[in-house]
Amino acid sequence: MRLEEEIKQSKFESEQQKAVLNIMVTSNWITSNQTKLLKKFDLSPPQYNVLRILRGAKDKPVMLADISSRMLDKMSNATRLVEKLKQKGLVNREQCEVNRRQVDISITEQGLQLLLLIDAPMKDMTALLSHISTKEAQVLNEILDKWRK
Amino acid sequence: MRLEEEIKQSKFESEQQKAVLNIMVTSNWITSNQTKLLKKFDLSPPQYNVLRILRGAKDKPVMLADISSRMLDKMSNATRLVEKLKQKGLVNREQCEVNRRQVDISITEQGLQLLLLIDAPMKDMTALLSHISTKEAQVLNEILDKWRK
DNA sequence: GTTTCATTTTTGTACCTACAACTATTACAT
DNA sequence: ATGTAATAGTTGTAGGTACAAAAATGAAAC
Repeated sequence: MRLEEEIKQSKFESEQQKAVLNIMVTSNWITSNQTKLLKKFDLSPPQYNVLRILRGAKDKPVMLADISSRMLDKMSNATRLVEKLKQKGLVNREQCEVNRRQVDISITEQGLQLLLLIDAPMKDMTALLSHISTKEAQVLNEILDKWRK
Repeated sequence: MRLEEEIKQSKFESEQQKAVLNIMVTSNWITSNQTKLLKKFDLSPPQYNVLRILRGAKDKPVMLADISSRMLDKMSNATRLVEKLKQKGLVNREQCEVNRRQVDISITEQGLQLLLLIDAPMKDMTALLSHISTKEAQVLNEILDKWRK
């Protein structure tokens, strides 16, 4: 849907200002689709994000600060997110013995199994959402990287 | 910053998948900058959004459902947002006499004054954030509109 | 060894969001 | 006029987010 219809605003001060709104509308749109899919597995998008980070670490335990820094939303509260995941049996958390300030998090077998279930539908959805060509996606990525300086 | 550094992930399955993440990271980045600016005026981004919608309506009172449909995030809870703004004296709300199901919202003089204070710094920030040319912004907008089909 | 500072995590508060259930009002069919 | 459906808004619950203050631990200086 065109941006003008989406937020019922007909004129913008500049193409740049319009692009700012367009980015935010598109991001919300992607998130809401992902949220719907993940809800079937009783996960929120940040919870799913944490699980994927842990899977990516391949057995190496990861401390909370690392999780935060890899998340899309840097400022989110890793402590409470991980607590939710632990209650579902999807992650382990234990104090690091060499540095007892750290808390080491790792994904459980059950967590890995859940991710496996989600992989295919999530891939399908991303493909479905990306009605743009590889070339267009490249252009988009270049402009966005430049944008954030 | 390049996306790879931003979320410390080195490879992506496709340019499209990378674009999905890029959109979300860029959106979070814009929002966090706006949040910082608005905080000086004791407003949250959705609250600011509501005030601008009301100013755009030019005296015509707006019902809650209209506010929701014009917001970036459609599903947000207009009732409670408007309540916060009312407590600050920035909006009026009264039951519509012809259709008592409706609640008509309008911006107060105090609300208009506050928006005037914010206009200049917000415009400056948007300009500062948009390190991209008008042409690039146009390309971005075209791809994003196409993306959301 | 004690003080001081930095690191890592936890906790409290206030706000926002999604969704579903609920109330009140209006419109419509008969 | 009555029952039914549609519209508009409110409220409860469970999650997420931002920020600041605090606690625990470790490192460094002296």
